[in-house]
Amino acid sequence: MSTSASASREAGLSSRELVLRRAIDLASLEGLDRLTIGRLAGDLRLSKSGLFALFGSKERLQLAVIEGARAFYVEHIILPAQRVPSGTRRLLALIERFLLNSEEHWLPGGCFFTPVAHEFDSRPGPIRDAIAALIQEGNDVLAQQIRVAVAKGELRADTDVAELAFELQGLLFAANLHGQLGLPDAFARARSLSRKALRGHAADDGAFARLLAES
Amino acid sequence: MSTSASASREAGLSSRELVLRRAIDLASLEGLDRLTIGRLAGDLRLSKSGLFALFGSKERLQLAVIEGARAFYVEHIILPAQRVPSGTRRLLALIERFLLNSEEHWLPGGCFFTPVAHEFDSRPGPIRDAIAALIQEGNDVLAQQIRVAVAKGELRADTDVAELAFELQGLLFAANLHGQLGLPDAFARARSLSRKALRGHAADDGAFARLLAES
DNA sequence: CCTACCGATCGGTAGG
DNA sequence: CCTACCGATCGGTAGG
Repeated sequence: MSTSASASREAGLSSRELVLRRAIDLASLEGLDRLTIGRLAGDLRLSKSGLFALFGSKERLQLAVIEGARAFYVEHIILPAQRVPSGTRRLLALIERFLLNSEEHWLPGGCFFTPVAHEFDSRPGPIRDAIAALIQEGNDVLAQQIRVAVAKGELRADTDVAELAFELQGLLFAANLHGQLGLPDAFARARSLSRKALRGHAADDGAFARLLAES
Repeated sequence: MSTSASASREAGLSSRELVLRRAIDLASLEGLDRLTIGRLAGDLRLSKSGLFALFGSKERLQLAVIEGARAFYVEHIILPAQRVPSGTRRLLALIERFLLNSEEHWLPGGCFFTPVAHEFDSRPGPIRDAIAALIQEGNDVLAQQIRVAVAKGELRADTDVAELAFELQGLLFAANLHGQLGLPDAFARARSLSRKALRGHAADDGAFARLLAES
């Protein structure tokens, strides 16, 4: 199988999409700084200046990579979870897909956003802003389903939605980091703890146990 | 006040200590990659080659910075917490100091280890190994006090020590990241959730509430 | 999309 | 500790 630019273009990908795909892989492994135009060009056997012209600047390439990674998360995590009934079950589906994405390296470096968030968290500018918005968006996705679970009577009405979302996201962060560093039981612990955290807010423990059992 | 190398050396710091201090500050803000010998030399008004000779290689500088940051954590977080009775109270003191370190930027970039862990988690070598050992060490420090709290009868005997330590570290990670990105209530949520997590394992809820009230 | 090039900066070395 | 330098690589430009 050829992996040349022209062969892949024949498969229906524009040059820009093709480059972006490789750039997302590289950035997930080594971060947005070490993603350089020269390395990317070498990988794809394009000239540096040709690749440069596709994006206009390094920063625009980085922003395109962030947007591309967001699209990957929507496609592989958010949308599949929409097929599960909203509320607790969808929450569990979202968490499970986030964890599988890290555990199975759906992108070669594992979770995309946590590392790049840290990479740019002290550097003001459009990249930091874009990443902060996406971390917030990830939190909002969890919070929304917590809210639904409360409305459906699965979780208690006095549940602190924002706090529980923060707690769940913290478990995902810890699983990412421990897993990526090869520390033991990272994903199993995040699975166990996220279920316990939700069950701690269950409106009816018996009904909730049945909900957990089917997920 | 002069901040020149010679003036600070007169205050009792060796060149190496002086350079290391500045290197830790820089690395906490921008990571171990962007810590370059040239920038560090420019900041300290030393020649690049002079600074290079102090450490022998970029990687040895990076490893020295990691060891220096570890010493900072021991001095400012671990040792002060030793003055608090062991078990739950010391656990709370450790968590509070970890959070204050991030919230108040005791190092200019906030928490040192989480960002550099992500920076190197896909790059095998001595730096990744050193950082993984320190993340594990941080986890062990929490686990040890959980174990003591169980032994003292503050926490239930069936407490899963490793799992609870993982949960608490996840809250610290989430507080670091949210706080650094300017998202709201990061540290307040980590404080609230870490207390709730511990209380969920309390052997005697009334006695535990009094323990929390005094911390 | 390309070749050829720019100034800046990188880690590191020679020689003192 | 220094000056002076090395080859490699960076983001970006000129000109086509």
